[in-house]
Parts: sequence; C-alpha cells; structure tokens
Amino acid sequence: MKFSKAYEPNENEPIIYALWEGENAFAPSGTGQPYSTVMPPPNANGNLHIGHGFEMGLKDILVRYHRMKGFDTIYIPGADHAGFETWVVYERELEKIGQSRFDFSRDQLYGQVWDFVAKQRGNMELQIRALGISCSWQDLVFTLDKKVVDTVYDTFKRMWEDGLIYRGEKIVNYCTEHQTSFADIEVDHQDDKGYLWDIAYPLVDGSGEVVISTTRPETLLGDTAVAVNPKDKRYAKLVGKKVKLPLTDRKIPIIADEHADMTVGTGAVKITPAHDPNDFEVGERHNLPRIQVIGFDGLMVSAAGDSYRGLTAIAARDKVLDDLEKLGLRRGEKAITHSVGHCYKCGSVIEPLPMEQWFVKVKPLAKQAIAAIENGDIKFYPNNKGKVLVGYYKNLRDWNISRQIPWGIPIPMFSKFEEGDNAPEWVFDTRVDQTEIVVNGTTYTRDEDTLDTWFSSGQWPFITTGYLDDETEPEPKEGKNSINRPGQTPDLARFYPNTVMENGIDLLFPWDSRMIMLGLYRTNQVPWKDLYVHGMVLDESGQKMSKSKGNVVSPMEMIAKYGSDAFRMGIIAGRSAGMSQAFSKSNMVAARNFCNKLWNIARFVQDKLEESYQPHDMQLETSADHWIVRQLNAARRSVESNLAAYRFAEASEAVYQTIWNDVADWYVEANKTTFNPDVLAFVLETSLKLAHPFAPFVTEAIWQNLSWTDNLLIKEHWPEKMHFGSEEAKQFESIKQLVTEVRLVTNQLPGNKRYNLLFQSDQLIDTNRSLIKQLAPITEVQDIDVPHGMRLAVSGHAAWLDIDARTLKHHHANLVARLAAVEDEIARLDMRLHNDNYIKKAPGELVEETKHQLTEAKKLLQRLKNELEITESIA
RNA sequence: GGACGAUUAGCUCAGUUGGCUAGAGCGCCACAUUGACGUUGUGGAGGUCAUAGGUUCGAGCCCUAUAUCGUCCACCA
Repeated sequence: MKFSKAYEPNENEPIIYALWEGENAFAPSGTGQPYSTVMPPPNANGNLHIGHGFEMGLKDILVRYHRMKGFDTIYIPGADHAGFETWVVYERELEKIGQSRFDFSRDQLYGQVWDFVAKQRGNMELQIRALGISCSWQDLVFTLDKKVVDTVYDTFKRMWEDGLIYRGEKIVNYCTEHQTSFADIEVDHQDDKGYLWDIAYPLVDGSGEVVISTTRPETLLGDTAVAVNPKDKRYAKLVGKKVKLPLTDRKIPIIADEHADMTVGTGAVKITPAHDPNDFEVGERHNLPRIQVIGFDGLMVSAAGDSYRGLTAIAARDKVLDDLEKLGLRRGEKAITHSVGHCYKCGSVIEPLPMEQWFVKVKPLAKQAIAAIENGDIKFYPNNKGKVLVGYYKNLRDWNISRQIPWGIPIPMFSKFEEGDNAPEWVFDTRVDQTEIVVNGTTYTRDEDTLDTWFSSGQWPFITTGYLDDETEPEPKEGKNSINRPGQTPDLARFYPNTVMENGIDLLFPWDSRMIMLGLYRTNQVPWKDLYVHGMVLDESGQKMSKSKGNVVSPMEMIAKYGSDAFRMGIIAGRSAGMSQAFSKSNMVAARNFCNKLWNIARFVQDKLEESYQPHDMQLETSADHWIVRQLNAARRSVESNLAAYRFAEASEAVYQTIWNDVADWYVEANKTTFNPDVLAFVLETSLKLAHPFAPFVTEAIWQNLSWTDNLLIKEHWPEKMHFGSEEAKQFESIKQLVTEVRLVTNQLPGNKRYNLLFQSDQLIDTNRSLIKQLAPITEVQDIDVPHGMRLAVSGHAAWLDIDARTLKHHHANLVARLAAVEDEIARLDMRLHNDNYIKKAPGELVEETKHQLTEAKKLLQRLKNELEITESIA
C-alpha cells in the first residue's frame, strides 16, 4: 500500500514537481485553441511574497483547468531585473561590506548586479516550483534578455521617430538619497505636519509690501517672481511693479497668473520655477529665469548665496527664517497639514528639481487606451476597474522614463555636445556598450541613464510571445547578457494577445496601464482580453503587510507548515476580485484537512479495489451510483461556470463541498455495504480531476499511487458530462433524507441508544435495508404489519423508530416545536397565495412551486399531528 | 479636494440578472468512535444582512439620505 495514513505534503511535492518537469508537462500542446497568460515578472532580487503566491496560484488554476480542457495552453514565466527595486537591494548589500556605488564605474556596477541577480533568481525560481506553478520554464524570459532589449529598443526608436519620446527639461521627482528621478506614480504622498509662513516682500518703489505664504522658505532664494490672480482687485495696481527679494539683491516682478488662488493665504504666491512643478509652468508662461538653489545632493548650491551654500535644505530653511526675522519681514506662521511627496523606498522627502530627462508623450497613447477600454476590448474583473483606469489615463502627465541608476536597460541615445546655447543633437543608436560612438565622422556620447523598468515590462505580453519578432530589426552583434535556454517553444506568436492578465490592484496603474498603451502602440491590439485584478492580502488583523510592521506572512513558511495545495486553496478561499482581505490561517488549515480527506478517500478506494484491479466500462447500478454521478456533474458545471467568471473561491468551494460532503460522507459510506469497483474508481478519478487545478500536488500524488492509473493527471482530460438515472438519484436522495431524520431524532433522544427501524410496505426501504443500516444509527430494519413506536414524519416514508413509550413521551416537546414551525410555514405560504398581486405578477412557475410547497407542508403537518396524537395518547 | 470600495453569524468572508427557510471555513455546544481519515464522524445553537426612508407581488441585492471604516488619486502655495 503506497498510501500512508496521513498525507505528507512536504514528502510528495518535490517528487511530483520533478515528475511534471521531467515529462515536460507544462509546455503548450500545440493543438487546440490557444490559451495564454504571462507571469508579471517577479523581481529577480529576492523572495516571493504572499501576493506573488496568490497571483501565481490564481493563474495556475486557470492554466491547469484550460490545459485539461484541451486548450493549447501556456503560462510564460518571467523574471524582472526590476531596475530600481533591485538597485536598492544591491546598494544595501554594498553598504554591508562598507562600499558604495561611487567606488565603481557604471559598467562594473552593471556586471556586479548581473551576478547578484543571477544568484537571487535561482532562489525565486525554486519558490515558484514550490508553489506548484505549471509554467513553461523553457520559455522563461528575463527582462534583460537580448530579445527583450531588442524589442524595447525597437519600440524606443519608433516612439522617438514618431515624436512620442522627447528630451525635455522639467521638474522631476528626485530622491536625493538614491540620486535618481522617479515617475509621478512612484512618489508616495503623505500628509505631513508643517508650517505655512507669511513673509513680506518689500516693493522696490517703497510704497509698501506684498505678503506671500510658503511652506518652503528656503526656496525663496530661487524666486523669480511673485504671482497674483489677474482677477484679484487687491493687487491689480501692483501688477508690473517689482519687489525686492529678501536676503538677495535681486528685484523680481509681480505678475498676473491664473495659478495664484485668491482664496489661499494672502492671494499672492512666490514663484520658484526651479523647485516647484506649478511654478515651473508659470515660469514657462512668463518667460521667467530658473534659478536652482538646491542641488541634486540635497544641499544648497552657490546660487543660493554664500551664506547658504552647502547647507541642507532643512538647515537653510531655519537660517532663512532667522535671517528674515532679523530683517523684520516675517508676518506670521501657522501649523498646517499638507501633502508631501516621499521616496517610496527610503521615505526621504522628494525634491522637485529641474532636469533634462527622456519623456513619453502620453496623451496620444492614453487616448487610444481609453478608446479601447470604452469600446469593451478588455473585460475587467471587477468591472469598475475599467472606469478607474480611464480616470487615470485622463489625468496622466508625460511619463519620465530616465533613471539615474546603472542597473537597467541603457537608454539608446547619444548626444553631440554643442557649443553655446544650442541644445545638443541626439541620435538613436543601440551600441550602448560603448560610451562614445562615431557617426559620419562626428563623435556622440552615450546618455548615462537607464530606462524605467515599466517601459520594458510594459511591453511584456508581445515581447514574451515574440509577437513582433519578424519586424524587430536584427542586431548586428550578440548581446552579452542573453540567457540561452534550450528547447524554447517555437512560434509563440499565436499566444498574443494573451487570453488573460491577472495581477494585484497595486499594479493597475504602473503596469497594466502601460501594457495597454504600449500594446496598442506596437500591435494595434490590446495585450489581453481579460484583466482580473485581485486585492491585497492583508495580515490577520486587516492591516497592510509591511516589513517595517513585521507582520509579513511568508508563502514559503505556509507551504512548509501546511503544504503547497493548502496554501493555494487557503489563500483563494473567500476572496473576490479587487477586494483586499485579511489573511486567514484557518482557511489554510481547512484546506490542509481537505487534502488529507482526499488522500484518505483514495486510500479507502485503493484498499477496496486492491492492487489487481483493472478498469472496465462502468455500469451504474445502485441508487448511490446514480446520485453521485449527478452530484459530480453539478460540481463540474459549477467549476466551469465559476471559472469562466473568475470566481475562484466559489469554484474551489464547489469542489471542496462535493468531495467532502457527497463523495466522502455519503458515497464512500454507501460503498461500505456493496460497491461497484468501476464506479468507485470513476468517482475517485473524477474527484481528482475536478480538484486538480486547485490542489495539484495531492491529486497528482494520489494519481501516481493508484495501482490502475498511468500517465499524469496534469495531462488528463477534464471530466465530461455523465448520464445517470434521475429517478434512481432521487431514490438515494430520499434514503438520505430518511437517514438524516433518524440521526436527528436519535441525537435528540436521551441515552445514546440505537433503535430498530420499522417500515410498512415501503419498497424503497425494503430494497435498501443494508444501505440504511450502514448509514443510520439503527440496529435492524424490520418489516411490520402494525405500526408502533415513533413515526419518521419528515421524510414521508412509512417508517417508524421502535421507541418505547417512555422515551416517546420524552420526544413530545420536540414534536410540538416541529409542528409549530410547520404551521408557521403554512401560514406564510398561504398568505403569499392569497396575495392577488403575487398571483398576477410573479412568474407562473414560481406560483406553482409555492402551491407545491404548500401541499407538501400540509401533508407533513398531518403526519406530525397524527404523531402527536399517538404520543399524547401514551401520556 | 476628487474618486472608489466596504458595513451580512463570535472571527474571516461568500451571496452572479431582486424570488421566497441568507451560506462557507474556523470557533462554540452536545454526542459518537478504535479498519479511509481525530487533519474524524453525527446533530445542533448562533444573523431584525450598519441606520432611516423609498421602489416592488417580493429587497442582503435596486434608489435616496445618514453614519462608520478603508483604499486610491491630486501640481493646494
């Protein structure tokens, strides 16, 4: 016997996964309708977190199910170099050994991180295996693979030529700690406490002063104007005059601009074009100079004046305030709470700084994306996320894709330095391994920056499927970083667009939005037909998980403790699209128990059938046979319809309930008296198939242990609809009801006694004597001429429990309560049927059903009354 | 400031176009038991579906307000 008493996940899982991989079971079959999804490239820099486990688990359910359904199925795994994310991790590693990025050249750093990631990535891939993910490993794509970089450069080139990528100086979100800029979406806005200071700027003509309010007095040193609203009558006369900028010797104009809000503060606002995005735009409109007073290291630069140079911005703030105080120019302050941008990694305050960067012009791309969404080209789960995304697109500003870190795909642009004020000339070239290139006799220098990770992962669906391979211009030389993987599946282009994308709600904006835009741009198609977004997995008390709070649940720990299947089933239990929900350990326990239950069903079946069992065509014989086929049919239908609507929890629950409540509790029990080997084997096999997408390891482990099965369960076909006799199934249902009533009554009576079951000319009971004896807590089933004891009223059979008068009397109260409940029900049904509007307006079949229910209830009432009379006659 | 979501059993949550006795897991109570499984079996208790109105023959579900909690977005000096 290969079945241990309890299922041991950790002993079985690695063996089973190796078996699948050895049999190449994850590769697409090449026949059938294509079904595809891709892994959001998990960061190659560390461990999988619970969100990865959840997301991959969901996708794997879809993939395994469709594979069994006969689709040509692929789940393309990925690994992301995760530019900035990895960079942060790597810098920490450097710090540990007392080094920093400045100790190395850019190329050295790139090489080192490459090795670091290569090592880490193996770890991540092992964890994906531990989760049981059936992804096509031979088709794994790393975001720095040659084919990725080629396509990314091709996209870049086209966008450059189409004018969708441009070089521009703007205020960017800059982290002075990490020394790189960020896209708007990477900035973490927090409500911080601060002060709003009122400061007087004296008019040059000596006729008074203008008071402005600011939260950042240190930027005063870079002011180049004061703005008031053109409609503001208070200041109308001052527009065009000049004020003397305190602490400097500069005179700056008072200008009229819509940006100044009359209702805020004094209505006059200082304009610092170099340090505020709004002011930058005001500066553009009014042709104001930009004076940068804070450097990229976060320290004040010489333009701030000698007495401030070298101070941190915060120190400069204090000094500015002190100095203003001495000049008597401070007019008040008040504590406020305002939103301040922080680096989402280190928490430093984001410094808005002017910089030349590469930007993607998003308007035309967003417009296409909006049209596609509104056109219904993508189905969103939950539905409202489509609207949320459209809202996002409508307000999207140009996307900064330059990052000042060495780790990433180098920006393929080279510039020629121009003397004088002329802007440099830029050329596109993919020879990024060189810092200088010569084109037509002119030397060009490489831009040192790398691309935002999302620019490459935003092209993931068509890159991983090689959809554009024919039109991507071949590169002259082999990329040094390519990972060659043997046996890649040929011609994956059929898998684009992907059937479905599924990821966390946190990726809707940074990733999904870009995949749609870039997908439409490059392929004229949406990247996938369905988008399912799941909510966040919160900790057990409903808090967000975070390393700093120390409440992170590791999927690997859960797998070690409960098994991979239990993790997968437990994590999806009770979750619905888009909703963030707390992690529940008890769901995992329940799922673990289910796996053990399944294992033990198999143990029972194998024991019954014995090693020598050979399968034959099956014939349904007993009523239980017909009934269980009906139940399995229903479960199959439920899984199908729920998965079609991405209702994972409901699909999984249908499997759980059917296998536990129907197969184990009734069918297996019924098979303890008589059994039909072929049907028993069929029921087990069908159960395993239904459960396989949800609990792949235990089902395959059982399949491999069964004496009569060969091949792999993962490659088996999904169950087909089976025929059964509905009359026979109903008969079993009827016996089930009788048994349940016997159990209930017996439970309610004192003394834990078993009684004889008596019946009078009841065909069904007569032919199922041994079955009933097996299922119900009774001693014997006896045929009688004259009824006595207690009538089993609810199930409607001519059946009695052979209970003595004393005990029967004890049951009187139960009977009275039962009677009252039935009377209530009759009253309710009666009332409904006396409602003319109900009869007229409700659907006919509903009315019929109500009538039927009333008839049945009245019959039951009669039986209960008879019963009561008998009991009372004893009393 | 804007948008979205949630409020259902002790806890965590389902409840698909409104349909009649609102479900699951865990927990709880009682009982059982040594041959598939104690990671078990049987039975049970527990919900005026946040509140107030409305629409409807019928509302957990639709509409309108209110309250509480949460998330996201945002260039508020």
